[in-house]
Amino acid sequence: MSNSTSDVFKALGHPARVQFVKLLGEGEKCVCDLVESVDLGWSTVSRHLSVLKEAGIVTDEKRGLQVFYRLSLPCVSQFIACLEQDAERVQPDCACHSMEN
Amino acid sequence: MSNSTSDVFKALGHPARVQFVKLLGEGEKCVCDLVESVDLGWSTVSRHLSVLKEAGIVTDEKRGLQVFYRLSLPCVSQFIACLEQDAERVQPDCACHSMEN
DNA sequence: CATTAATTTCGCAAGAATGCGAAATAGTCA
DNA sequence: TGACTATTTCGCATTCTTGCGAAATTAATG
Repeated sequence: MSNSTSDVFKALGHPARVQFVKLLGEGEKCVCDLVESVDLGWSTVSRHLSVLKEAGIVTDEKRGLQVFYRLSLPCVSQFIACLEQDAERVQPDCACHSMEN
Repeated sequence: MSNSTSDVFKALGHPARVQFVKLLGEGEKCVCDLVESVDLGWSTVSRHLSVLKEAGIVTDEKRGLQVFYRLSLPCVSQFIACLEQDAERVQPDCACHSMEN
């Protein structure tokens, strides 16, 4: 489990991986759910998930035939929400602008 | 200025760029300050800065001979602080764990 | 135990990112 | 204007990332 700050960012630096983290923000999902949410093959999705796991962003648990993933770094969801609000148009009530000095 | 969420993460996915953002969290810096903080050549630093600018994380302003960079996405600093606290050992008083469901 | 289902690992080809030094730009100052 | 300083842009070689399909792995089930 590498854990430098930039490794966390690097792990999130791909649209599919951000998508997975967003879905996992709603709660645990099996790999099959995540595969469905994105236009990529199973092997590719699996590799993306291992990148997220390596970075300490998610954990996995096997139950029966399926593997379930869940978020292990909840502040990521908050930050993504903030970035998306920022992208839509800078809003002064977004928490992330309140510390503007 | 590309602006998808994963582009912001990708832009932060390099140790030097995280370092720059951390310094810029203290306030505006000229390129010379940033070059000093890292073991890379000027041309390389300049390219890293343009990646951050492209992603909308920093802005630059030329004054005289020097170019000054500053953070334009303040929530990044908060998030980095949270990741670093997390890395040192998970602390229940870190804001980013308070939303653990 | 053989089969099937869900997922991961492997090896490869194509494309992207990194770092460098040299050259180009742009401001300043004599 | 000519020299000088701060910074960016270019071209190149090297390394990393991505996506794929085939093969391997693991659990459940007949």
